[in-house]
Amino acid sequence: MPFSLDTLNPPQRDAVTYSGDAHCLILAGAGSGKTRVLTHRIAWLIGQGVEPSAILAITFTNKAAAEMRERALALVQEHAEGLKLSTFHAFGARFLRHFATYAQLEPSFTIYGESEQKSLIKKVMTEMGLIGGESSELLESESKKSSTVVNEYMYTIMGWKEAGMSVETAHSEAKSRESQSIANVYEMYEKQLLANNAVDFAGLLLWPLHILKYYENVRARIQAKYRHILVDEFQDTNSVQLDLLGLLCGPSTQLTVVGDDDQSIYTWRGADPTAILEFSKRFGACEVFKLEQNYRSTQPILTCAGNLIACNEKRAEKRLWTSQEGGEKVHVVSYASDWDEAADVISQVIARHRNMRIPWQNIAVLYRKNSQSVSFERECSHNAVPYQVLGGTGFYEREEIVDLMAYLRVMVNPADMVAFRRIINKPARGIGEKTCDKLVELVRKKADFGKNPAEALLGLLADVVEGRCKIPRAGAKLVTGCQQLLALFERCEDWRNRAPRDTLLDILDETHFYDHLKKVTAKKGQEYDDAQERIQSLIQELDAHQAKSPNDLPGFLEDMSLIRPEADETRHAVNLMTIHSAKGLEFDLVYIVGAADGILPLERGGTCDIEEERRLMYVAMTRAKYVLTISYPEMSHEYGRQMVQTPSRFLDEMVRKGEESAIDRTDNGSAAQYTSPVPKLAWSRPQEREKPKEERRYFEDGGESLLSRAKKRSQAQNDFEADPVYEEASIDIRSDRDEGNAFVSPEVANIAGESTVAISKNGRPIGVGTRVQHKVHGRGVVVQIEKSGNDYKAMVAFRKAGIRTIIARFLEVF
DNA sequence: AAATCTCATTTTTTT
DNA sequence: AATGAGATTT
Repeated sequence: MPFSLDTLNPPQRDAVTYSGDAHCLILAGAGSGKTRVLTHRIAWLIGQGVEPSAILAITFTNKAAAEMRERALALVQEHAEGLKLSTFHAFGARFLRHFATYAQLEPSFTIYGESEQKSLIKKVMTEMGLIGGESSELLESESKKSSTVVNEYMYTIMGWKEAGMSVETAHSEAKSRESQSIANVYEMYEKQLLANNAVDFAGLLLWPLHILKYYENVRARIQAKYRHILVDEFQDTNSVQLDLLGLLCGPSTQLTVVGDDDQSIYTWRGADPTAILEFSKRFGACEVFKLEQNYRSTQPILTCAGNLIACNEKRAEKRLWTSQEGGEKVHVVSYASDWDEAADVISQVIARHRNMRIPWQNIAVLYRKNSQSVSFERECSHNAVPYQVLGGTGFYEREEIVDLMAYLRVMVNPADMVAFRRIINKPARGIGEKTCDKLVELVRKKADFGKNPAEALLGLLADVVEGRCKIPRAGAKLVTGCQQLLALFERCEDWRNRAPRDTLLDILDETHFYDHLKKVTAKKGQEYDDAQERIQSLIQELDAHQAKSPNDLPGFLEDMSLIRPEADETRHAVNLMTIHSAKGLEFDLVYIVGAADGILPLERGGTCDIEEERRLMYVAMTRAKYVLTISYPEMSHEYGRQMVQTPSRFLDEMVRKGEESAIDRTDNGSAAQYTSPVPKLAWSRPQEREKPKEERRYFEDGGESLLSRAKKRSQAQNDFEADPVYEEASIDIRSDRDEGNAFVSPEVANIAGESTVAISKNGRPIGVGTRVQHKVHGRGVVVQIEKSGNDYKAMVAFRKAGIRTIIARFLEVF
């Protein structure tokens, strides 16, 4: 056996080596080593002679899949050929590419995300006369905005699909006039999806389910293929996924599922926290293994988290324990406002990073909703703290990126009229809504006539160019526009055999995209350079994919729709994310912010699933290894309005009555006198860090202290193993400690407070530690700033060019 | 069809 | 506060 079972505790070992005929159900508390158990079980199975290709492991996120692959690979070395590891959705996509014809799809189908779904549903509703026209009863009677109605319809339909409801069932169960109308839209929407050769997220699960259900040959093949299916985060599997799992399992397939009902945070997506407890009802006999020893968090953190989750009624009773003793108390801090909260949390982050040498990437700020991130982002950038925001609206929702992706999608899937509508008039080709409808209608006609989608599209464009079709008010502009598109498609015809980046470059060139971009950004008052840079990043993404899988544009598009940018722990940056996206991760330091009633637990429209919110809080708390800080503002800004907040009820629940020993409260609220920006911490001052006793007590971590690990890490950084930019930044920040100041260097403090600020080319403040970009020298970090006449001179350490002095307004902040 | 202006809304969480 | 959809004008 190439790996050892000695590193496992007895229950873990039992679960890993279970060899009976029943299924294997592992109830694994937070931090109890479930990933370790899963990877070891995979390795163990392979060691027992199971073919890797007969193993399918399903995780909740792509990142978890990647991590699992890496760790399993380390255990089994080269014996992993053919091992399948993916999310439900990625599995569905791959399955569907393979069996596309069973769903009347081409293997080149497009995956629609939320925005594409929305525009398709909107289109359908317009065509059905539900919105847009004068006779739209919906709007008249209810006096609603059409966008609101579209949203309502969309969310209902998605909800139905997520619950596995077919069009037929939707029709038969529709009672009210409205749900009948929605069912009609649902039916049309499904037809349109097929016509576009597209599948939405729900479809990635529903189609495979359908195929497995009705085609026995496929089912037999698949069931024979997978002898072992392992499912991670089982508590978050929804009913469609359970059905799918049921069909993937043949009579001789063994299931291994791992989960924790206390960490179920996706009931809003159809998951049922009790499903894991009723596993055997559905899948038959199972052997149950319980992992209750926590290896992650200190005692106070576990105590508080345990007290909190014990308030839930619907749960299997269990208690996590740890052999670790001691540990810093859980901090509970109040602030006068959310802005104060952000400022102080970030200054604490800086202090901890400096004094405890905690690497940035081991620190996380967790919040309930994405909109809470802004104040923390601002504080980070003002204080030169490297950070990354996970989730939220990001890169792939930027207009120019979506547009370019739409071009690529039309190449791959010419039937995708949602993408076609997006690109047809970008850049402006004199084609408006009406003309566009007409064009799409004509393409469809050709397609119905038996032409393949590519022929239909190109044929139509040719018809327009040669005046062979009648389009009302067709002007010369339209003809030139279609000519241009035609030329582009011909030029890119060979996309299958080329690097996707070259296809993209052709698109950029042929459409004069940068000219268009210049106009658009100028109109909207956005930075043209930023947009340009984002396109460069897209090209980099294409190159990265090319290295993994050459000339695979469809694969790239699939990855882009399925994979969200996830936490990159190799980046030396503080992590800002929602609690949901923190699932499965761990950090040395965790700050849970905005712990006010109404935000966490979140309440909307007077409703609130308190047990789910409590589980969410539990998940957040158990992410922390060493220090957990929970804070709330007494007032917060929402939609520009100020809202008075009250502390979260969870703060009381996590402390047993008469027992306050696990927490440490600090009041920085409006009533409190402002004393010190940082609550008294044992090691907040450098001198005090010299007490070895205290240090050891808090840093003990399986023989290797956090401190020594941190030292090693910063050693590694000095060797330029990682991004040198961050390294330079942190060296610099450390150096100003000698100036006797607490946490913020004078220059940076100046930026935060005063109006005399060095301003970059893109209008952002520059301080010591700011990461900047220069046209000639590339990226670097500001190490010093001084005034020179009306300008500021910045000394910048560039990655390649070394230290140079540059006038601040020629630098860009990135 | 394109440009400009006004006003209303906003997601809670993710594949 | 910021963004986007609708109405209005050119």
